[in-house]
Amino acid sequence: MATERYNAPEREQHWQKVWEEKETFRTATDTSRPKCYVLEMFPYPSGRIHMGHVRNYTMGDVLARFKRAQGFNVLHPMGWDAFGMPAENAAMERKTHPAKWTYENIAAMKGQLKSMGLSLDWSREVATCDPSYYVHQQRIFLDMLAKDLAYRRKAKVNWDPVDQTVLANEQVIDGRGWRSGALVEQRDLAQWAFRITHYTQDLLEALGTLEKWPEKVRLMQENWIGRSEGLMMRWRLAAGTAPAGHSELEIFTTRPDTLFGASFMAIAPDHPLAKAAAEKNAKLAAFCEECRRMGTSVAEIESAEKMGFDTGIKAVHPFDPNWQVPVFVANFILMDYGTGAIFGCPAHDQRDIEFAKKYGLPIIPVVAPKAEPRRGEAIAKIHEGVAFLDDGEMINSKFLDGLSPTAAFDAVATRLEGEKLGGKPVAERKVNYRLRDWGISRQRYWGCPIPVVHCGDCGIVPVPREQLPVVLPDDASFDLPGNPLDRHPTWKHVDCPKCGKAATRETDTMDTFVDSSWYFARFTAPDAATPTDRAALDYWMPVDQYIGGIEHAILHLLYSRFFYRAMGETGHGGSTNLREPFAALFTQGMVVHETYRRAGIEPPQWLLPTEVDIKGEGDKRQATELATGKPAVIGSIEKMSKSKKNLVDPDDIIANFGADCARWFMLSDSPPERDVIWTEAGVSSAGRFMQRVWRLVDQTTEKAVAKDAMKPGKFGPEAMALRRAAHKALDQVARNIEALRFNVAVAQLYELSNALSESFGKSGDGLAWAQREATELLVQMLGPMMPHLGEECWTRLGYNTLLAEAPWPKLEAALLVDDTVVIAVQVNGKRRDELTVSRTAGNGEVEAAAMRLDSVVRALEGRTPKKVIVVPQRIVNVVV
RNA sequence: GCCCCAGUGGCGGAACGGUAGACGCGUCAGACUCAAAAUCUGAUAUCCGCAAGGGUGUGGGGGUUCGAGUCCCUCCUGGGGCACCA
Repeated sequence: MATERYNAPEREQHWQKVWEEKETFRTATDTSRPKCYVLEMFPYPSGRIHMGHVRNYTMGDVLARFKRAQGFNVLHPMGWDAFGMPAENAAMERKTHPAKWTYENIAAMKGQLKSMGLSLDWSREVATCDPSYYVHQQRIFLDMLAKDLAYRRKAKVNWDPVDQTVLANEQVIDGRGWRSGALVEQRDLAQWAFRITHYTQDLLEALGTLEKWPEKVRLMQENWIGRSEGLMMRWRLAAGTAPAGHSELEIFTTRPDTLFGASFMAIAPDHPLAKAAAEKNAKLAAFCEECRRMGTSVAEIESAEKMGFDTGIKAVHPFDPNWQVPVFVANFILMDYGTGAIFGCPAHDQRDIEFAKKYGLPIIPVVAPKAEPRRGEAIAKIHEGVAFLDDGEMINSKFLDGLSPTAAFDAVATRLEGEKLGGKPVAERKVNYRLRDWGISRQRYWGCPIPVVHCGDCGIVPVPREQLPVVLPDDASFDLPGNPLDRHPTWKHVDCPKCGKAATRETDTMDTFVDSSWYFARFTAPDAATPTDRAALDYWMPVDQYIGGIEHAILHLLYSRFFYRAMGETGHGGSTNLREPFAALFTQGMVVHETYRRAGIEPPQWLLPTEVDIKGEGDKRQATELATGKPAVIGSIEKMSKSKKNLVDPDDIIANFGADCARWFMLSDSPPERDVIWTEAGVSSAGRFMQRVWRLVDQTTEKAVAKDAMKPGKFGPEAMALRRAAHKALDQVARNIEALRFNVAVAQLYELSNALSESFGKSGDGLAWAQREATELLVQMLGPMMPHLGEECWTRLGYNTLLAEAPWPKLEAALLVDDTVVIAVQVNGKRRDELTVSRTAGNGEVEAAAMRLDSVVRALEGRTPKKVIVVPQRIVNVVV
């Protein structure tokens, strides 16, 4: 019988319809069964899915289908992270309403996701921009406000003075607004924040319990929280040098041991002392103003050239009243960290040493290695401008000399704790954290409204619960920059819920990270009248496997960890004291692709891969913009992103090769945690494999035994070899799916396919039965990865059930053990030969056999072995 | 600038501290074909050699070990994050 080619696009639609009609993937809360909650980070509805989504959702789907086959009640939901800037930008650019744009995008992307054949329970779909979702977020917000977990404070924003609007960091390019080109300023604005610092210590300590999180993510979060032990220390300001009302300067330091190496003080440009000094010093004021133009991002501030301005103020050294150090305003000191002021010890801090060199400040080594010549070398290096950061012994430090830095730290702390300045101790020990509270105010339209009212008499008044949700007005205008809510003619004008007088609504909306900080909890009971349903949380939480991009390693994941704690504290958690929402985390690598842009235009105008034509190979590749025929620039390979437009539309592949093909390619080559470069070759290889499986199934129906044939009593060597290969694959595939090592699982399936192909050219006792067994196992193992092909093969193999509902096959563990093993034979660690021995052979027996080998005798060159190391079933190493 | 990660054939990558290069791609040779596609078979790290065999090899340098791609130190290169992109 000649096989027709498997028509993937056509059959995939068929099977998707079958799953939908039978509601195969609908999940109910069923406490009688073990649960498994598999979640992938939900997408931003940009309009089209890209290969990154395909990769992410395929991984989750494989796991969901595998766990379902293993008997778990699997929750695998999907939704939309639907608020955010792009919708508002689209509104400005294309005169379409953000809601319309977003919902159209959702419809389009939902269609695309459905065409991927994901085993999702679509009945649980949520969109964060839907009032039915954000009403609950507003409820949680009010509960957090009542518990003082939400509060208002001043915080800095990027201010575009021309457009009169707040800019996101990504909208600031080289210090200028992306539309207006105006120099951006820092501005202080009253803004809402969540008190994430309330949980600092807990968020830090609980990282230790997250055993199924990647070590690197835990490390990144640990560093982000940034616990440091140090000294809060007050320095007296020399009389007559400081502005009126400023008699001391409070600093935080982690290196009080280096106090005798202090050569300057540095304060942030917006430190109160700097502001006071700037009032009477125009040049200083100008310098501070310049610093404010650096934008608000730490990356910009810290990578800018180190600059300072001597205020003329002097600080008095706590151990020597005659020793005064100058106070500088410096552009690299952040007001948000510690007290916004430091003392600089150039010899033992690289940043300080560069600063000192630039401004001709003294550099005094106070820590050095104990012994020469290393001590001399270290001191010489310091004078060359390389700070000494290692441990050692105190020098040039009076009563600290000879102590270790740790002991010196204690000595300084103890002494200064006992001394007084203005009636209070000069210093106290303090644990400081880098983590700051989470500013959630956004001066934008397309976000969840913050449900409070500002009343002239009553102050901040929460919107009464029965009036929720506070809904975004439909008739906002997007033709101008700035916040459409703020300039809306009527929306913000309301009566105070408390006193009834005219008042105004809060026009800030919430950071979209808030939306994504609890959607996983909402999925467990998406129709509940309250934000969460306790019983559903108790059963489903925590998420058993969370999968998403490494770019979310810090913010989204930390915010979610915080939010789940806050939900517990405000009565929206489960009945257990579960604080961590994600039991296991997997961070997939990104899908990367080249970037293309128009030649000779700044700022860059990016082009989609489909907008360019590429000719040539290797170094001679050249791109042309299709629409204009002009040459385009081929840029670096970067993560696929909307902003760089280096996206590939998976629709083409799904339409031409099938979703299974795209899925298989995404799983095959690259390890899932590593970046994968999208290529066409990989796709065609996957397509070939699909056809190959199809032919193997066909051969099985022709040559192997029929379904449910009696198992033979005797298997010849050919049949045994195939059975071994099949069960070894079954063992390995299960292990590797469980560990999310899909590329290795895929390789096992290739190997099994090779073994099966070869077997069709052979004959032997029981082989026809083994072939059927191997084919069925192959199809069942493929099922989670290529589900449509799996169903089609399953039917062809004679089953009238759904593979998606079939249990995972049982392993015959006895088939995993071979009678003989091949072990390597080394002489002095160098492989010389190999040896096939019985699996149960004793060490002495193996050693003797190894010594008899020609290759070993030759390599020994007559020398007598000193020692022979035998690792059973592994290796023999002869040492001479 | 700070924090984190990665580096293995022509390419993507395998490899409990124990035979480096599984598996896939590509390439070459062959079979089938009027021809092509598809499919099948074989070869394929590199250097010396007709071969047998041997040397060298996991970004560079050093170390621990009987044995290092794997552990330690150090350097180089590439990537991610840095609090208003999501």
